[in-house]
Amino acid sequence: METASDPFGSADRLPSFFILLAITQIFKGSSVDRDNEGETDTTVLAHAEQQYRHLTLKQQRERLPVFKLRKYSIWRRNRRLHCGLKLTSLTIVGRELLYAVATYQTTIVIGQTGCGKTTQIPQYLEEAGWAKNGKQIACTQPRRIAATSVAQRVADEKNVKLGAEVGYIIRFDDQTSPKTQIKYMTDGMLFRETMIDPLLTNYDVIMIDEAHERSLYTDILLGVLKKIQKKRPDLHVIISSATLDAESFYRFFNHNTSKDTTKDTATIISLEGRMYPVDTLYAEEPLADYVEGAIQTVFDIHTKEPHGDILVFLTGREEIDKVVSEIYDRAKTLPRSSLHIDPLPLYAGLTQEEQLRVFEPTPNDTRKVIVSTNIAEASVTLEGIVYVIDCGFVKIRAYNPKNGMEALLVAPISKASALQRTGRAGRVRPGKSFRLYTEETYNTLRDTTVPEIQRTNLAPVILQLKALGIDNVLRFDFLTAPPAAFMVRALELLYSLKALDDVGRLTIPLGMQLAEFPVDPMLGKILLSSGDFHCSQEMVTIAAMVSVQNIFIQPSRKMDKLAVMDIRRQFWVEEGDHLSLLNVYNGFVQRGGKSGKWCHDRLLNFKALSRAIRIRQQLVRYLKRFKVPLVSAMDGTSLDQDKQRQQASERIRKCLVSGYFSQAARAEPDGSGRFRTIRDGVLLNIHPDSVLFNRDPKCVIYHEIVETNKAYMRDITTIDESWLAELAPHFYQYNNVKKRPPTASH
DNA sequence: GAGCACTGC
Repeated sequence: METASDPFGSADRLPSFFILLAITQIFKGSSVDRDNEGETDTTVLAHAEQQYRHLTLKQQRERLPVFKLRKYSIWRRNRRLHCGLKLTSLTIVGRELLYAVATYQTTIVIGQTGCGKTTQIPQYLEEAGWAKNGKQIACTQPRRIAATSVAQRVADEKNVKLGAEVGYIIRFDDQTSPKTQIKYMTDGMLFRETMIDPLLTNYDVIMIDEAHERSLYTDILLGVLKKIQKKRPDLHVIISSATLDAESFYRFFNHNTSKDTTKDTATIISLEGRMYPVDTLYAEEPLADYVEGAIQTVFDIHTKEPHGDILVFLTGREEIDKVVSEIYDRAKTLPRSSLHIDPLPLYAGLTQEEQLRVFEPTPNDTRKVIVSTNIAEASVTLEGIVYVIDCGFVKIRAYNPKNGMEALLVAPISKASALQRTGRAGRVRPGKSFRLYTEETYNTLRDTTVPEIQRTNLAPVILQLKALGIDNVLRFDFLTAPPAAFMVRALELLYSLKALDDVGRLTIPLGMQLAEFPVDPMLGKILLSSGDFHCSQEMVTIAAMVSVQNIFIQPSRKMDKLAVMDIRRQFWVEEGDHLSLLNVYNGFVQRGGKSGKWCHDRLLNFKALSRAIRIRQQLVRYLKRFKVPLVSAMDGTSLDQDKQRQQASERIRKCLVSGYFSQAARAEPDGSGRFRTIRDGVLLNIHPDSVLFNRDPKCVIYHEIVETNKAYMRDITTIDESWLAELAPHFYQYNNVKKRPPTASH
């Protein structure tokens, strides 16, 4: 709890986040702490909120907690932070942000969502004289939407045109110019820049925002930046983080090994968050069924609590659809006089129109209930939420290096996640958070979520690090190193793709080209050999299509299943999903005229297909640069139509085998419809969404695995098993003899 | 007879 007085305390500073246990029907608790009872008067608060909205941008800016930091040169902190981590020894005394950035190579800024660090810190730096003489201030974000929207906001605040002094750059959208001083960008984009300019000489300050999320590219950038700092003492790094992770960032970036803290190269600064208090309530006993628990809690709140929208966190589409329709049905039994209830689903697989519904204002007599996946935890910010219901679970990707499979598993959330979810109730006024698990269970949760780098296929990362000249990836300075087994598996795969040589060095040009290519190495390999297979036009389309998610729209429950199948079937090809995707794309571009209506009628996602077009264009540019001839499998033969199609199909499928050879599976002889991977003998099933579901192919290659109840192959194509020996003899024929992975270093 | 959380180049 925050108890220390600070020099910035003022009337508009809101009480910090605190936890209250209270009693309701299924929830137990005891009141532990509460400052500021009067704040709960909702009418007063609504009024205050109204006033805040009418402030000018400048006034709003000056009210942000981070602004006050600027006016005081002395800032002393020596207290427990609200998450219980004691930072006394690390807390700097008497330094302000600008001084810290100028003095230390790395400054770690702790600040809650809404404290203004993302929008304000780059502006202060620029105003203080950074980003002069053609240098820039970079600020990275894990998501594109954040990079673009924050840049727009800052341009507005500075009253400049977006793309002039303030800009952003994300894939396919560069809004910067030679004038740009403050540049917001995705973390992946900055990492890409290190391949062109390894010392990132364009920048004098780099701020890694939302570092606590530990996205894959944020983690890699941290290691790379630490390396760059050794060669560029003039480069200043700011890491913005939540409280829990601050100490690990500090240890990572502080190169001072002596006890003399004046020699520290890193420091921590913490900022106040602008957050209303949220009462947290736990389930009294473990729930047998959190889906049912969520529904009941929604109606408990609806009948007993004052007005305010509800946000429910569940793990996936199936649960969400169920809860939404149950709420809808049961709402009919509410008395006529009561508040209406409007349940809305929210997950990434929805079309944009469906997603936008959650932002529509509700009438005064209606309570909105948004039932969401984790997308609402950090990616989407919802206004007006007063109640949060948290099931305590999340679907998370896990990588199994034994068989190279990425699985999607339902796992308990971390304490940091629980806090973040709870915080979603305190953005507009004091709220309540209902945790559908006991306090004892909460205490067993891990502090933070496992970083992405420790649960992902590392092949692309290793390739890119090697392209940066970091040959010895096993000894790369990771903030948290991925397990060695993940590294070994990735090195093995890269070796089999011939991206690495016998001693683990990047091959030229193949390995280097694969590192540059913005696709998975296996797919990159396919594209680079597609000229030889005489099908590069088709393959670049297929690559673009498998790179885009949610091409197919899930029909609503009301739609007739047979009708859905009829719509889907018009694109189907018996050879499998890759060729079917090619059909969808060609249909969209040629017959569909790239229109939204055409997509809608065929249950296709217009936005996804439009993105596929852009990705295809980008991949074509790479192929031209790599001197891969752009040819169509249908070109230049005088065969009749049928034979020509047959030949094209074979060319494309063989080309797929040239990269996906390690992901081949053979049908079990028992007629069960199950498969075993040829290399590891892992049992697999055909995904029900696949064209090949119930078609009994003998041998297939697949793009990826999703493991839910069973392990399913997705994006599957039939092949002739003899092609494996023909196209990947090094992997299959000699596999048992020559099974050594390359050494990691030279 | 059964189903993908989220994000990035």
